[in-house]
Amino acid sequence: MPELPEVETVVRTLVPHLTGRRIVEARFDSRFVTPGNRKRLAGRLAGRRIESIQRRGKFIQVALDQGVLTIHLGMTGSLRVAATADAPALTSSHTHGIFTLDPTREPGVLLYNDPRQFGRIEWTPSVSPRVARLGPEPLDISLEDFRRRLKRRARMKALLLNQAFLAGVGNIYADESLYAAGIHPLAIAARLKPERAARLLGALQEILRAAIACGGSSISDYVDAMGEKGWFQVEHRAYGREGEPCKVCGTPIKKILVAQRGTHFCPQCQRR
DNA sequence: ATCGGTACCTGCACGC
DNA sequence: TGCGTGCAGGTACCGA
Repeated sequence: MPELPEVETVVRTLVPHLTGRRIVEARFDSRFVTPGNRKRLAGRLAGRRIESIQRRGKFIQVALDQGVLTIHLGMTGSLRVAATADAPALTSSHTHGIFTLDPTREPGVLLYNDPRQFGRIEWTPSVSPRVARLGPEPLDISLEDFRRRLKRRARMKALLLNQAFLAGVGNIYADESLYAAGIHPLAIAARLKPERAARLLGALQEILRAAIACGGSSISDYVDAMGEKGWFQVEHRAYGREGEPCKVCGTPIKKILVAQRGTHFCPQCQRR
């Protein structure tokens, strides 16, 4: 589900409802999503005031009056606000976190759902080390810095997925930006010509901005904190289009495996 | 230091 | 209809 545009959308829809609210109680029931002592985590959160919420890469950072709550949605995590915790449509065996908010106003709860349990919820005294080791934000990085960071032997697709290279790009937007820039996913990063690197960064930024404007891509079940789907999936030109004609040249989109991830590209427009 | 492969977990689509 | 297989927006960790 969630790459940079989806996480950004979730954060934007959470901000007006959660900023300034107090967490009365927190409950967790997955040993995967909340590794370590779940009860202690819940204890850390009880009574805390939410100062601000921001995205960094694919992470959601909730600044509290004491410490930081860091949430990663993994593949299938979702955060939803609801009036009460017994909203039957929003809770299931996959509801692994329930945050009860101060009863002064609605929404009364924040629910964390995650079928595959690849997501993570943690509390740290300050910025999480997992966030600290992220690379720059793709929407902020300068072309000069981007080019410097490309001086590596890795294949372009794998490098775009590397969160220490750039934070927030995932499988969809890696494929879409390489397609838009006409770069083969197996191209070696350090061998990219300067003008092609510029084209890639431009394409990546344009696509990420457009996707945020669309509320992200809803591939199967992604929704924002209000339950709204995104619609950028209708703009996908490579991802999920195996066998369908390239919108530019008509050649069937090909799917290969790169870094163990399904990788979609046009063999005509993206030559090695 | 970098890179690629594997593991983690559940649900679903597909082929037989 | 039922069952096995492979695949899915993610990251961490291991060994080369």
